Amino acid sequence: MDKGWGLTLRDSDQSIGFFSNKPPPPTVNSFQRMFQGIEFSGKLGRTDDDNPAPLPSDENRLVVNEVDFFSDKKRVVDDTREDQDSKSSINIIATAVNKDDKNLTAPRTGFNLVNTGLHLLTANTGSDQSTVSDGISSDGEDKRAKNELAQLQVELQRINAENHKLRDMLSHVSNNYNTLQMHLLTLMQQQQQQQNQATEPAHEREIGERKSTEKHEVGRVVVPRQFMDLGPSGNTAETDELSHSSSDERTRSGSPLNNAETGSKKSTGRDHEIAPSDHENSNFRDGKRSSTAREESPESESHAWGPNKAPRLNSSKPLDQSTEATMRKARVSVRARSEAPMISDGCQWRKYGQKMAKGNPCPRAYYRCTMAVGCPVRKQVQRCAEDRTILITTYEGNHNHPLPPAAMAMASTTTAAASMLLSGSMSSADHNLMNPNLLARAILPCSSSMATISASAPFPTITLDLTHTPNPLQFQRPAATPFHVPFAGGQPPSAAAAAQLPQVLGQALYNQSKFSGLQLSHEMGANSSHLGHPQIAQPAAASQPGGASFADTLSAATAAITADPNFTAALAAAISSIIGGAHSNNNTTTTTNTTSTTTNNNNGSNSSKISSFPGN
DNA sequence: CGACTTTGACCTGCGC
DNA sequence: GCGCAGGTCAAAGTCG
Repeated sequence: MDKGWGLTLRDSDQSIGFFSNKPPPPTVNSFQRMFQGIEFSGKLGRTDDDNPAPLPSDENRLVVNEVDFFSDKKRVVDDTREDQDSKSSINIIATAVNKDDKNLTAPRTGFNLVNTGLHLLTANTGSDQSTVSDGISSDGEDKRAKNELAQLQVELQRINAENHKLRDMLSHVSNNYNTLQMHLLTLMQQQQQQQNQATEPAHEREIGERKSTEKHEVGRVVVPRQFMDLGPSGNTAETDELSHSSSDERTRSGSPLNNAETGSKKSTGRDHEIAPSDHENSNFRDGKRSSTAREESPESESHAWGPNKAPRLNSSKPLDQSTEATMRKARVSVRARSEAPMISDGCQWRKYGQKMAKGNPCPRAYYRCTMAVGCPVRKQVQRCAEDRTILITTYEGNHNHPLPPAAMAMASTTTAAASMLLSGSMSSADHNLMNPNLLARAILPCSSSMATISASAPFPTITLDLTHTPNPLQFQRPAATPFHVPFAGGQPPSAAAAAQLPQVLGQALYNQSKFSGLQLSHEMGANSSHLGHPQIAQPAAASQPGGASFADTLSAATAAITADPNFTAALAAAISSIIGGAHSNNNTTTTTNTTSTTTNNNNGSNSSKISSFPGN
C-alpha cells in the first residue's frame, strides 16, 4: 500500500519526484499522514489509479530505484513494476514527467522544456529497456540512452531542487506550528495579565480577607504560574504573583520547597545560603540544614544530596530549579488495598525515617529512591487509620534517572500528574476555565470519583483512590475505554491494579498535560533528561500487566481523552477564552471570578478531604 | 562489608 | 514565644 504514491504540485504545473537524492525517508504514506489537515500548495496523493506503476523493473536503470519517471495514466505500463515497487521504499511518481510527447499536455509544457528527448522513449514505453541501454542496442539506441541519461540527470537536478523546496515547506510548516504555539502562549499570558490587572483590587482584597485562612490558595497561584512562565524571558506575571505571595511569605516559606522557589527573593541569609539551584538534586530540606552543623554531614549523604548543599556553585539554572521545585511539590497519592507493607512500583527505595502521625495509629514511613544518586523522588507510605487494609502511598518528585519498565508506570504517573496538576492549577488560579477538578474529570471522566485533585493542599496532590469501585453515575463514556480496564468488574482493585493504573493514568495525564500546558510539555521535554519523560513516551508493553500494547493503550487513552466531551469542551472553552479578546475578558471577569471562587471552594473541600489523609 | 532498617534527635513551619 | 506536628538526619543495629 505504500507504493505508487505520487506527489503533484498543481499550482506550479510541475511534478516533482521527492526524496530522489535521499535515502528512503518515512514512506510517503506516513508523510502524508503527518500533514493531515495541513493544506499544501501541492498535493500528496496516491497514484495507483492515476499512474499505475509504469516502469518495469530494471536493475541497471539509474536512479529509478528511488524515483520513477514515467508517463501519466495514458501510458501503457508494465505491471511487473508493482513487484519492483515492493522493494523500493519510496516510489515517487512524477506525474508530469511525461515522456510521451503524444500525451504531453499543455500544463506540463514547463517540464517539456527540458524533456527534449522524451519522444525517444515512446518506442520503449512499456518495455523493460525503456530507460537505460543494456549495451546490446544499436548506435541509435545508445544515442537514445545517452539522451535519456542526460535527461534523467537534468530531472534529477530538478528533483533535488524540488526536494529542497519540500524541505523548506516542511520547515515552514514546522515554523508556523511553533509560531502558532508561541503565539498562543503569548495570548494566554497577555490575557492572564489583563485579568490580573482587571481583578487586582478584588484579588488583593480577597487575599487580605483570606490571608489567614486560605493562604494556600494564594500560594497555589504562585507555583503554577512560576512553572508555566518558565520561559527564557523574564516573566512579569511571575513577579507579580510572587509579590502577592511575598505578603504571605510565612506561609509559603513554611515549605522547604518554597525556600528554593523564593529563596532568591528573600533576604534572609539562610535562604540566600541555601537557595538550591541544581534542579536535578534539589533537596531543599537538606539545604535548610546548611546553616547547621549538619552541613558538614558525612559524604555519604552530602554526596547523595550534595548538590543541594552547594547551590551557590550553580546559579545559572533558575528556571530548571524552579521547575524542579515546583515539580517536586506536586504529589501523587495512591490509595489501594494491600496487605503488603508497600506497593511494588518497580523502584528501589530506602527508608530514611518513620514517624507516628497524629490521628493515625499506624506509623508513616518515609522512603527515598535509591536507584540513582541524588534522585529527588520520595514517597510516604502509611496505612489508612479508618481502614488499615488501605495503603496510602504518596509520591513526590520526578526521577532523574532511567527507570526499569516496571517502574515507569508510577514514575510516569507522578511526573505527568505533577505536570498536569501544576498546569491545571495555573489555569484555575488565573481564572481560566480549566481547573484541577475539571482537569480531573477530563482526564478520568470514567472515574472521577477515583481520582481527585487537590491543588490547595500544602502540596498540590492528586489522589488515586483504588479502594472504591467507580461510581456508575459518573460513567459518561462507553465502557470499552481503556481507563476502565483496570477497574472494571466491580471488584476492588488490587495492588496489581494499583500498579497497573499509573501506566494508563500516567500517560493520560501526560497527554493531557501536553494539551493544557503547552509550554509545560515543552519544558518537560527539555528537562526530560531528569524528568524521565522519554520513558513515558516509549512503549512499555512488556511491563503492561494486562498484556495490552502500550502503544494501543496510549492511542486509546489519547483517543479517549480527546473524545471526551468534558475535555473537548474544556479545551474549546479555554481556547475560546484565550482567543476571545477584550470582549470576552470584560464579560468573563466576574464570571471567571465566580467560577474561580467556586472552583476554589471545591478545591478547598476536596483538599480538606484529600490532604487530610496523610498528615492527620 | 555494604546496603538497608530502626530510632531518637533535630529542624522547621504553623497555630495559638 | 511556646508547643505541636511533619519531615529529615544519622548513628546504631540488622541482614545477606
